[in-house]
Amino acid sequence: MAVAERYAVKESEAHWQQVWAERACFRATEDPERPKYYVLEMFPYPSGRIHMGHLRNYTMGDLVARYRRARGHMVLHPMGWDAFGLPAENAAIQRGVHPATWTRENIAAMRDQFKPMGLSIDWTREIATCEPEYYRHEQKMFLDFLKAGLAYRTETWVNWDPVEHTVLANEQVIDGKGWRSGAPVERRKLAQWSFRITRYAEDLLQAIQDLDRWPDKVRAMQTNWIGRSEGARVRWDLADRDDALEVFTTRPDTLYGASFCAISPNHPLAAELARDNPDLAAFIAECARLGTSEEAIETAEKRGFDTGLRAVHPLDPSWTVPVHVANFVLMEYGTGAIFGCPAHDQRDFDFARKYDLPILAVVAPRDTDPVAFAADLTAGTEAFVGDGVAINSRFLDGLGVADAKRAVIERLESLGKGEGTVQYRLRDWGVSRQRYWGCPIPVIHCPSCGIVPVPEDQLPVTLPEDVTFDAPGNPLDRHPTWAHVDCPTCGTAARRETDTFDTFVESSWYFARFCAPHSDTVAFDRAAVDYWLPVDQYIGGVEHAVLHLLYSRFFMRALRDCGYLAGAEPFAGLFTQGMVTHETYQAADGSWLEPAEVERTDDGGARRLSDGAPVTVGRSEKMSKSRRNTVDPERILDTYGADAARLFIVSDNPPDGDMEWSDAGLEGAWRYVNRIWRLVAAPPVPLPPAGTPVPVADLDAPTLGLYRRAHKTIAGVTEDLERFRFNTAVARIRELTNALGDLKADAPGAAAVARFCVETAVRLLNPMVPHLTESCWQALGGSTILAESDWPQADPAHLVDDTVTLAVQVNGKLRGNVSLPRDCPKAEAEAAALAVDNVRAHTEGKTIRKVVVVPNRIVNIVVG
RNA sequence: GCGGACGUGGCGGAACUGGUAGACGCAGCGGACUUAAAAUCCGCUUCUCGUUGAGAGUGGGGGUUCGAGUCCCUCCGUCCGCACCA
Repeated sequence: MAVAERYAVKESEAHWQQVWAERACFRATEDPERPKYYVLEMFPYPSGRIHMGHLRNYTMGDLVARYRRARGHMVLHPMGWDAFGLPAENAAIQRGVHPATWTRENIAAMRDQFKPMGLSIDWTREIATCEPEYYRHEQKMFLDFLKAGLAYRTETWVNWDPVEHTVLANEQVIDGKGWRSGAPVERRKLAQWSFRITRYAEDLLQAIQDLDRWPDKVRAMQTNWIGRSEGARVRWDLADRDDALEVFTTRPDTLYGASFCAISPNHPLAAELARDNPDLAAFIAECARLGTSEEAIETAEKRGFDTGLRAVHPLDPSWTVPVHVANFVLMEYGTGAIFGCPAHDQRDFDFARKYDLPILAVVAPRDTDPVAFAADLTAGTEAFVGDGVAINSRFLDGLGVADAKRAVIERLESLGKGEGTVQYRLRDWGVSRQRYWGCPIPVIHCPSCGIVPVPEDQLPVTLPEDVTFDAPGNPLDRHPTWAHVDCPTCGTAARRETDTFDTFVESSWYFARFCAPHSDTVAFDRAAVDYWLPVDQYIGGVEHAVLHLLYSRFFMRALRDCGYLAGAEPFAGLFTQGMVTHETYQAADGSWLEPAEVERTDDGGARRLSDGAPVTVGRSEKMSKSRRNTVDPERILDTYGADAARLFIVSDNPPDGDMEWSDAGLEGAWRYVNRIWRLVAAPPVPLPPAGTPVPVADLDAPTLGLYRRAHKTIAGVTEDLERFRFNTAVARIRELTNALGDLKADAPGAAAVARFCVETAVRLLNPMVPHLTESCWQALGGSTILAESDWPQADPAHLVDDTVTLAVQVNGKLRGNVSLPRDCPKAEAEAAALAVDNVRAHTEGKTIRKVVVVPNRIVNIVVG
């Protein structure tokens, strides 16, 4: 092969990356006259190594960014580092390296690994959340939240990891155990800083409806997480006591079916009663031991302890029910107390069976005999939770469930015994972490003034560098001087808050900071933020569907209400990409082998490269260190170059699904990269100079067909990219280049058409394989570079053909084809269809009952 | 249990609002080029029977329709999220 025909990947990719950098092609600038487009991938944690998930994530984002730039948008596509967090402290403990050093070195290493991908990122906007220039603004926000009542300190039950010596977020507790330590998590009551996310519960919920460019799946998950339920709070006076029990219910219509009340083992009343009742205290202790792991809940039976107290029915003072402490009542939801209506709630039913409590049906399905229904239900094992009409319910009898709810609430309100209310599952966000490597919470605890915010002119509160990790717990707590300060208000000796923020706080506003990352006086330059926000396309893993995305939505609202910015929704469009998976390999002794250690054999098996020992091929799973089925992106980029990797990533399967990484697939992409280059360097037809017009009128039918195919490809690819269908976009371009093989070189205008097709393919492929296509474009004699060029335009006149092929069916079965002028009259199509030989064979001797003609598509002849 | 997504060749996957199922790629088979190999190019590749052709076919069953992968009912199965949420 001639030298000119071989594509020099390394030289090409390095060259174009340098050209783009020199020309500052990807520097984001604001131009109010032009449409903007903000593309953002979820920023990475600087672990020090990029992985395949990064490669996939940033390839997709880059594709979108390059496409939008070509479409004439002012594009913002920045990169930063989610740089606080536990791994840095673990590295400090294990290897004695300071978290700051470890993090900064990792950032440098990962930046070096990202650069060869050829991403169209504005690197001048790079931020790292661990730097004081970044987190100082977060501290100011916190002070403003404090003033606005959006941040507060309270004693809450937390998940405490006894090994890590810190609080864990709910998502860090897996099956009741710490996600890193594996130690059973303890429930502890601690004074914690919390953000009042519940203030926006209704707004966060309602606004989900307008997030029409978010996946339905994520919208559903957020909706469920917020967990709105309408119902009533009902007060049950306690007999022989001065106080009352407040319960929450979604079924106030079943109040006349109540047979007990139950309170959580963590309910204050339970604690009070337990003081004089050792048996109850023992019961409560046992409930706590049972824990909250999934299988514990699954298998635990309903258990209760009768307190001996009686609660007075709110609608009938002569009616009392027993009050139990029950293991299935959660303190965290509602009021921590319920009334039990066994007939219409399965849990209450099970409980009533066990403790022999009455089961009285108060709702019956319409059109059933209430007496018989009630008898069946009482005798059976299942509660009735469906819709119906009230029975055995005095003034409610005959009302439907919805009407009965309204009527009861009205009665309760008039009696002062309760009121209609809305309950949310969502809880406030506890943000305190007993950790060093996080943003310091800027408050001071003063023995005489209490909690005193750090004055704004003293921000930022920076982390001390001289810390030790030789003992468990928070190094800030042990630091000899850092925490000891004078109270800003009264001047007496006081102590800094030593907790730091949950790292989800930094990621809740970084997207806004990217709009003007270097403004040091304010967190957000209003003009820049108003121009760029919201993010038009956010891309990341679905694992953040609830927490990060919900926290960010909360933060935008809180920042808006504190006067920082105007919008409420951070991400107008969201795309959740799937995981990267790979086959797993196990040696005979069960140990896992890396893909690089294994070779596939022709019979479909595999063997170890080192000694030829047989290897068991397991199913494809998410790449993980434990199964050793990871592939190192750095090596891929080094061997095949960025373009082949990028092409494989976007062409293999739909981007929202899991992608199976395979060497064969990558090599297929690599072959295509080289094929495209050959198309330019050694075209099937000598190409005329750039700008040679296509002599459309002179083209014969096949050549015109190819020319039109190129226009259709432009239209199709454009549509596919708009809809995130990268795989079909690539397939269309491959079809075009395949079709080029059928071009007759000596046909009139063939060379000009060939040039048009090659140019089109190159331009359409640019967002996927930017380096290769720049080289191609240059070789084709392009006067610009593609990174600064416009997206091709399809000519609508060439999107339709003059001649169309119609399928001909007889009784719905395909029997032939006919070629006809586009939009020809139905009668003509019918006649042509009936004339097809094979059609005649199937209609001969039969009566034609009906002929269906769908113009330009199909003719169906119905015979009988 | 609740909510969501989904089920198409050996594999990943195409198929616009019902209109020629299997685009494109991977793997496989055959051929060309080559002393040979690699690379490249061309052809075949859902299954069954076969010469043209025919029959079957989108998880199973049923329905609507001239026509169903697509719509409806029902059953089976897979994946994801939440879960004693009152």
